[in-house]
Amino acid sequence: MSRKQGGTPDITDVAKAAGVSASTVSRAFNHPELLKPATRKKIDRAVQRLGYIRNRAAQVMHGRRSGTVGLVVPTIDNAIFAEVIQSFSQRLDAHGFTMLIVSHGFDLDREYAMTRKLLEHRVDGLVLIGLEHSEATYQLIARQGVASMALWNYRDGAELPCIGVDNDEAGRMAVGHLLGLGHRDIGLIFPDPTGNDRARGRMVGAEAALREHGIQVPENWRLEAPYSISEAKRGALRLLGQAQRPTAVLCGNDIIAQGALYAAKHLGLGVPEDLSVMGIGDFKGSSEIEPSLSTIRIPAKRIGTLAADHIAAAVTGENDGSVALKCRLRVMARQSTGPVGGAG
Amino acid sequence: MSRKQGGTPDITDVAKAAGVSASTVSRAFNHPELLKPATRKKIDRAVQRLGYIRNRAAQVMHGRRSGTVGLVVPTIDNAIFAEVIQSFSQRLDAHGFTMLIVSHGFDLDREYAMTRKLLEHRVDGLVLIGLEHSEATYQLIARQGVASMALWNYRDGAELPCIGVDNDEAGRMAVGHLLGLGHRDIGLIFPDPTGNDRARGRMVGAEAALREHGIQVPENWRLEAPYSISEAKRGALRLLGQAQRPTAVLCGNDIIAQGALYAAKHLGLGVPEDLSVMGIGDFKGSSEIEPSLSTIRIPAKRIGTLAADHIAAAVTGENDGSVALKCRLRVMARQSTGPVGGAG
DNA sequence: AATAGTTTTGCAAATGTTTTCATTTTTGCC
DNA sequence: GGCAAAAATGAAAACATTTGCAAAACTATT
Repeated sequence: MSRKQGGTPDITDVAKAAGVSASTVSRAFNHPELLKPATRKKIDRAVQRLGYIRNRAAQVMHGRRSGTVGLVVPTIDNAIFAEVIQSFSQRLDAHGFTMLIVSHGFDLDREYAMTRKLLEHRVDGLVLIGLEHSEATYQLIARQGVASMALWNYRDGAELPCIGVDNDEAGRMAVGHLLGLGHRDIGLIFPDPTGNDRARGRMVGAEAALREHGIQVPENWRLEAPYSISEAKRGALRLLGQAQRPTAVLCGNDIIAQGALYAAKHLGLGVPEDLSVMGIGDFKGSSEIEPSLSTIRIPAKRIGTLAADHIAAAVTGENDGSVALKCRLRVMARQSTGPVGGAG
Repeated sequence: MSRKQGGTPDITDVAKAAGVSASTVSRAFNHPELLKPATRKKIDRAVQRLGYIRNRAAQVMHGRRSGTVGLVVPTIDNAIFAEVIQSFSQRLDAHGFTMLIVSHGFDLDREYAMTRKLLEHRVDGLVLIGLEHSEATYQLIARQGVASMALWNYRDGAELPCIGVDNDEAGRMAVGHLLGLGHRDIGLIFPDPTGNDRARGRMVGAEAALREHGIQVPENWRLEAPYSISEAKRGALRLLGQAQRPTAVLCGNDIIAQGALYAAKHLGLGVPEDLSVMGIGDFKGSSEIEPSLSTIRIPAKRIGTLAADHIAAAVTGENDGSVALKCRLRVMARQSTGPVGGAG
């Protein structure tokens, strides 16, 4: 009760209570094997009695790690990143780190601000979604010298270590699946690609594949829709409500595809007889929805787990921080796509 | 280049570069109005040139706030908390705080460990989901004296300040809706209530309402399913596949209801003619799904926003930290429920 | 029982920032 | 141009912890 009364007890309070010095208490936490068992027990009891909780901030000041890894995502709001965030966080925790998460709503300037904020907190590692970031963000990371990496995207010669998939390939695979079923009249529903290299990559890949097969997508079969079931549904209702409609729609991700599926249902269109719907991502629930959604599987859980392993190792110096891992994509042919012209 | 070479520049490096003292640099950040404009500019330039980023840890050591608020959730994995997390985080950010998030997978012991971890990081505020926590967790919070609150649940005389809904009432309202449509044969699909007072409250409320109307739910119309579309669907397939099946099922939340909806579809049951499906929560997408899901609306966005406002004010001392706000629930009667015996 | 070696503990410095108080510089006014 | 008042800046202490080094307390050996 010397200087401190109400405040949280600190290490010297514990020391006093245990009748030892602060150094010894510190050692009890960091190098318990150096202490006499009796002393350790005394300290343990004092810690218990006072409800002492170590102060990470003070540890950080001594060049210790903060034990946090920052994750910068566009949004937490929907299924897109839920799985990867969860698996990343869980595995990170197993490595003894805590996740600091910030979202920027697909705005690269806000992303920069958020990243700065994380650095103020002296995160030990920094993980971003995708490889498209502002020049300022890239400089910030490089300069600060913090262990960092990109998630979700893979690209040859990427500016950051990355673990993810090739979105161009995803777009191509999706188109390939539809072409294989005989579709030639294909609609495209994608989000605004600004600041979203995942979406852009998929769209570029899809368009390239279509072009290579001599397929033109008329302007009124193209739709821009955000990653929102309701808005995608609304847009798809318009697209599919036209006199001339495609036999298949390819969607930027499964959220949009879900909206398209609902729109088709709402219009009384049979899926896949009257319309095939193709997603990209294979989010939670995509295999359970009726009809189950054909899509390109992105192994979110695996990506999250691998990324956590990698960044943890990079922080602790167990690896040099470089990585470029391309996860395999898979066509998940389910019920929402079928041969053109229906089953017959 | 004096002592530091590679490392991140600190405030004295900036001071040296700008030809002023460290105190002045500190003031440039915290009380810029005290500085001569010329000095401020010199410092700004030095900061820019060196890429200096303030060290929160050092500020925390000075009794400053950490600028972080910890959020402890059961899971980030699915739609349940996605909306509340996002709105909370966003509003928190507007107040200048960063969210530290941890998940525990509905395990109250892990919740304790996670909470401790957050306290080591000296979060300024602590927000938990629900009001059921281990004794140890409650003691920890009380003892540490950190601003804290519960989200999602409201209860009279709760142990923590809370902003949320009355789950008992939600269960009652859901039953009321089904009863109002003439249903008497009602199935129940709820998750394991252990460590999950949201689910328990809803179930208790629902059962009470049923009992009050003299309705018995046979054992084979009760099902326990986790918050997972796939598992709920699988379970519902069994429940609805029985020779004798209910005319309506009430689900613990919209995720489960979504699974039930898919199961009905899969079995060729018309919704709502052959079966009414009722959810609780009104998650994203519930109004777009076909048929759109009847449910009890929990205003997730509002709860998240209000909670962020409250905890920010509690931290900054603008309020005394106490609050007990019960958000209104609303029956969202949509297409998945209809009068018993179909439209006729 | 003394000594050499080993184990255990304490002291003090260092970490990066903020803030109080003191000092220096500037400004306004005669 | 000198003086008082005001404005701007600097020096030093404080925050909670860790760690290298030194001192103290044991152990084992003679």
